[in-house]
Amino acid sequence: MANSNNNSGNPILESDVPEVVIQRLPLYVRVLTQFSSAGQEVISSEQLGTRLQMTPAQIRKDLSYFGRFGKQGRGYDVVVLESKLRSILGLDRTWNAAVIGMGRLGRAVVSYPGFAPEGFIVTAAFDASDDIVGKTISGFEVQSISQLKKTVVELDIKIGIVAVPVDHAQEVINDLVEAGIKSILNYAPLSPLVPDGVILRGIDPVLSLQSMTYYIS
Amino acid sequence: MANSNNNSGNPILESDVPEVVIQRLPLYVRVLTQFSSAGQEVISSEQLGTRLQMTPAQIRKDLSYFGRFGKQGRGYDVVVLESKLRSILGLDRTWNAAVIGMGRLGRAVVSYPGFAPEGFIVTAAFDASDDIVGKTISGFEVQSISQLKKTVVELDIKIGIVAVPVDHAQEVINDLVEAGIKSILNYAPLSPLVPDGVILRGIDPVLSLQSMTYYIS
DNA sequence: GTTTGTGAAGGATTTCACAGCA
DNA sequence: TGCTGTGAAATCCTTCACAAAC
Repeated sequence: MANSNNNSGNPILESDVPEVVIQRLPLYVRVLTQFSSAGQEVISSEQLGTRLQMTPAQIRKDLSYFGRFGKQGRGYDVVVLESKLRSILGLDRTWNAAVIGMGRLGRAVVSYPGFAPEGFIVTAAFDASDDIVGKTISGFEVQSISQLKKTVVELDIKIGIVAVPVDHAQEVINDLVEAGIKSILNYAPLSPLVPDGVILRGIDPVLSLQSMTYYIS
Repeated sequence: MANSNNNSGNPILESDVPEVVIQRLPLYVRVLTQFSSAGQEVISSEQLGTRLQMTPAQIRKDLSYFGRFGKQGRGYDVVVLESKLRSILGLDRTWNAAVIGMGRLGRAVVSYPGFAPEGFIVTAAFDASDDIVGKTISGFEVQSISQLKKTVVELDIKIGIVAVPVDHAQEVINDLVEAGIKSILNYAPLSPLVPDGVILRGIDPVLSLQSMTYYIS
């Protein structure tokens, strides 16, 4: 079973494209954007490989799962390839997200300026505590978790971002699943159980550090 | 980026233990801690597998790279196994870390309460801006990046945490490498180039989201 | 009876190497 | 000539299945 860098094992879903390949696609998009804004029009798998410290063959093979985007003897058109990859990943539209947990971390997440430019729009904020529900934080009126299902439907929310303390995280994730959410980004330091068909990614700096120390001890 | 999370690709290092295995070890440590504080004394690979949604065989194989920690017919002693794994990972000591970049993100990182209990001690804070250097933030007197090498040696800093804007990140990472740092946790949204022998992990929630949307589009 | 540890088998992913095209 | 796209080979990782241990 697959495990992202950080953590978060997660279930196999549809399609015959390996999960690892899907996870590399956003990297390609990112460097293509860089090259594009540096004015470069064409790029080879060799150049991409150098930039990402991976083999050109792997890049070509990855891309070949989705089509034939290059021209022999020349390489890939930077703008075209970026646009194709964005479309494959579903990044040619915006996605609404709800943040659950309005403590220190949740506040940082709702005010993080990196999501919106990439098309991820935080649309609602939730918390369990009566002290916070109803207050306005970073422009969001904080809602009770009991409102989750209703709001998810009304605002067409597709992504749940979990920023609650670890001892409530599994419960909140259950609520998200119950509300019909299929994609969850989890900041709490645990490996939650999710049913098949729900995609879970974890953000856990401690886990990353804990595997690095193996190599330096 | 492999990560990590979602992400963070990174170079092959010493040892014959697969990198993926090393990355799972912290997960085992984490659930063992949970079971231990729930009072459970013995655990089977079956139970661990259920908890982490992976096969018992994989857990046994992973552990077998490092020794024979279980007892047939019984399972693993929770406390003993946790302690062995911590020792293997180098988690039976503390590690000093420097945070570079004292903007919004860097401030959140230095005041994040999740590092110290796991033995990761933020010991110094750096920034490039003259407006901030010399000021005290969260108890740290912010130092100039020109002080990096000196401070890394003086305070025995082994880990660099990069929280600078993306357009300075590669430069700062070069400085860290130059200062002798071998482990870098990168919060900036790019895939930096690092020489062999330097371990890099990336924390990038956007990258995680961008690979999730593939499955929901 | 239960569960580990592990060779061997099976599957998945990466790399090779080259035909084919611009 | 230069570089892609891709079967085939090589490598890496996971799962199987069972002997050994408790």
